[in-house]
Amino acid sequence: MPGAHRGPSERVGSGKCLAKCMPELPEVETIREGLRDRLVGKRLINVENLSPKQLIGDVADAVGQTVKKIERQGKVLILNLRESSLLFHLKMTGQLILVENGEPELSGGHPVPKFGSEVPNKTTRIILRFSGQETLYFNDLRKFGWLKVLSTAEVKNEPLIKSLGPEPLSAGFTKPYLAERSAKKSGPIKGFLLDQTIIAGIGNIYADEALWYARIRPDRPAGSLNEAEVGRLYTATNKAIELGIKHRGTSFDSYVTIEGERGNYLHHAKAYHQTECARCKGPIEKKKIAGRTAHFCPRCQK
DNA sequence: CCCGGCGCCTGAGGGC
DNA sequence: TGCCCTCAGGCGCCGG
Repeated sequence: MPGAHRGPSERVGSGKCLAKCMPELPEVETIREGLRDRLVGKRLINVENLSPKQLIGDVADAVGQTVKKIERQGKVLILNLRESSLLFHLKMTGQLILVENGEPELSGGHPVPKFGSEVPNKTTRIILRFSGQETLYFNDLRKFGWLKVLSTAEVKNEPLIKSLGPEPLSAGFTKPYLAERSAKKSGPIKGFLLDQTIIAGIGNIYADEALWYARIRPDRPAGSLNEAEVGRLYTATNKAIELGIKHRGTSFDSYVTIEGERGNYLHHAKAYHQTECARCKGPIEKKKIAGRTAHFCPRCQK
């Protein structure tokens, strides 16, 4: 990526807005890899907070410490500093943009650029400056996301982290596990896939994709799946997440890599925000399930 | 315990 | 032109 990270994210927001999307496991993993290559070994110099409700804990504790490791638990990104940890949840519209030689100060009263043009912009909520002239901008239009500062020893007891189930592609995620957890559940299988305490890291996009690959209707009660269907869902879930990581996340509205580039997974999406089924060419149906819009093929998915 | 529904938050887009 | 309504959805919380 030589040179690619030099400028601000002029590519952000350049496309037509199709819909809102959320960073899920593949998107956060892509961000993790990008940050790891440039922030490990750098020291946190200062933090400028423009959105008090989104910063939880005392960030002053972490200032001065060096970045040791960058991890991910489900959709949560964790910067392990020497003693403290910074936990980021991007929720719906969060972005992390890393810029070399970013704006030195925002609080000087200079006008904040419009959304989407460059960083910082009017969605910039928290600015973290590191040694080596690296500046990390936490943008979040809807302010659902957060940055939580904990001592590293406390991370494993953080309620959300503690409650996470196994991730797709991990050793704990197996067919028997899926079968056991889904049995006796009366709620829709779509909601089951979105439950972070059952499987960590799946959001609306990859849930629709996994169910399309598995040829299972999203409104089927989770407990109604037979053994063959559970087996297909297991394989399909891993496949959807694996493809998402391979394509560096979803090309969609607010999600961008740390260089401000869009991922390209959506070019490969089979159900999510599609109009035609890639398998049978029939129309993709939209339906509200478990409080979210599900996209599926009523002909292929039973 | 389990499930559904709401609030948080902002901007885009449609109807009139 | 401009106002009002709906929609987008991860997660915490509340109620049945």
